[in-house]
Amino acid sequence: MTESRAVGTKGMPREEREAQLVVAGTEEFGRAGYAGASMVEIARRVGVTKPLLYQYFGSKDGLYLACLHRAGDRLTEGVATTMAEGGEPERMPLKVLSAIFTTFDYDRYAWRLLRDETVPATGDIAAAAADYRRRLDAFALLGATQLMTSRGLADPVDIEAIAQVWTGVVDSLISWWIDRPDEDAVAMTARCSRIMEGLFGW
Amino acid sequence: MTESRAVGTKGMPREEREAQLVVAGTEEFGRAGYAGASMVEIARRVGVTKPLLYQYFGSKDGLYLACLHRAGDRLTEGVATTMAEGGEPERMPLKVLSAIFTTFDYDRYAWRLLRDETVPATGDIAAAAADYRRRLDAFALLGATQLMTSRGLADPVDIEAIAQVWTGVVDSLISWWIDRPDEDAVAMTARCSRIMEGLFGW
DNA sequence: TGACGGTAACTTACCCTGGGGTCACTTTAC
DNA sequence: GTAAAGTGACCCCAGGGTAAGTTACCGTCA
Repeated sequence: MTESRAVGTKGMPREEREAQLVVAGTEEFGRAGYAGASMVEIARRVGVTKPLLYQYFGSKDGLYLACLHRAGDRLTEGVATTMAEGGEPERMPLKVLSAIFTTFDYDRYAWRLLRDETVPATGDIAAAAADYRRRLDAFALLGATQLMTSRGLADPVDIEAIAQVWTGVVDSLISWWIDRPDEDAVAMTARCSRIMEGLFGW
Repeated sequence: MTESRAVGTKGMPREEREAQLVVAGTEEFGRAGYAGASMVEIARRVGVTKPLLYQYFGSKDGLYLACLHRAGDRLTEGVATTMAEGGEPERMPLKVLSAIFTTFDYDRYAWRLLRDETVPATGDIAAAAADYRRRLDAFALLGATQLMTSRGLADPVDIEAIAQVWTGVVDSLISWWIDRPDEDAVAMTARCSRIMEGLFGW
């Protein structure tokens, strides 16, 4: 009989349930930060209880790491591909933005996991997040260097600052985007293109 | 006698101690976020214990509000003054940055309190922070409107996006600055000026 | 000027809730 | 019948918050 009993299996394979939990975890961690997110809330979103979450991911850190790796791998991969294509320095920012928007159109909170400052300062999470950030910063640094060099500027500290500001720009664009679910990746890219053209002539 | 006993008054007037605690609180809240910050740690920084903190500020929210108001009032005041002076749209960003850097040269974490996403979603803190953000956003919106208008662009949604990106830029500049305590407000302003000139010709 | 009382500045030791984490158990699919 | 999917009920501790007590400063009065 299919009476809705609370206890017992619901017939969903582990792999699928895990994917659901990673999606829910990404949203919750992205929204509230590692410190502010609650495991029971993440389980509740999926219609499941905490022990199952722990059975599958071991710990809060385990779940966070799963979310982080999914987001980080997709992101670094997308950016690496775009950067490898090359092009004029002034066109790279828009191309990278387009790649990010496309990659995370249905997963907008993912970006925030890499930049969450509420994770414990030491441990696996901090190390993994720092590693992803390091890789992305390297791309940002490369892009900033190409851009500055093309204008005859070369102060390395300025370039560092620009690279960091760039990640902040991506950050705020994504925050803005999160609040406007109707705007898809294509529209978002077009908007950025229009703005860069208008403000900088890029 | 002045033997160092643990218990009993240390002779510091309430006003002075409160100021110390607000400074320590601002740093700790700014660093770890509302959710991640610990009251006992804030008290410990000042060489005092938790109950005193509670006697003076009532609750974690009370302390946070005190820190937030100090930061928010100084910030909105400084920006309002700068914006009131007026000038070419392209020069305003640098002028505002200069005001912010000068105001917070010895208090670099303060800015983050206004943008902390780990505060409870409802209640006094959320309301106060939202109010400060609203006021700052209004200035950003005004500046963005002037800038876009001077270039013949007027899409209001684009302008909103630019305003939000602007706050993100300030955010990341301050984060970068926090990691470089040797760079003072003047040097920071000069750096931003150089970069804007180089990248955008502003 | 010294004793003294009142109050402000502090602490120790405690309570209590929320949330991470676990154990033993139940049910359904195959 | 067995293994996988899933739960209720529990432990434990960090951290917010409090009660009650201790000490030093300071004004006042003889």
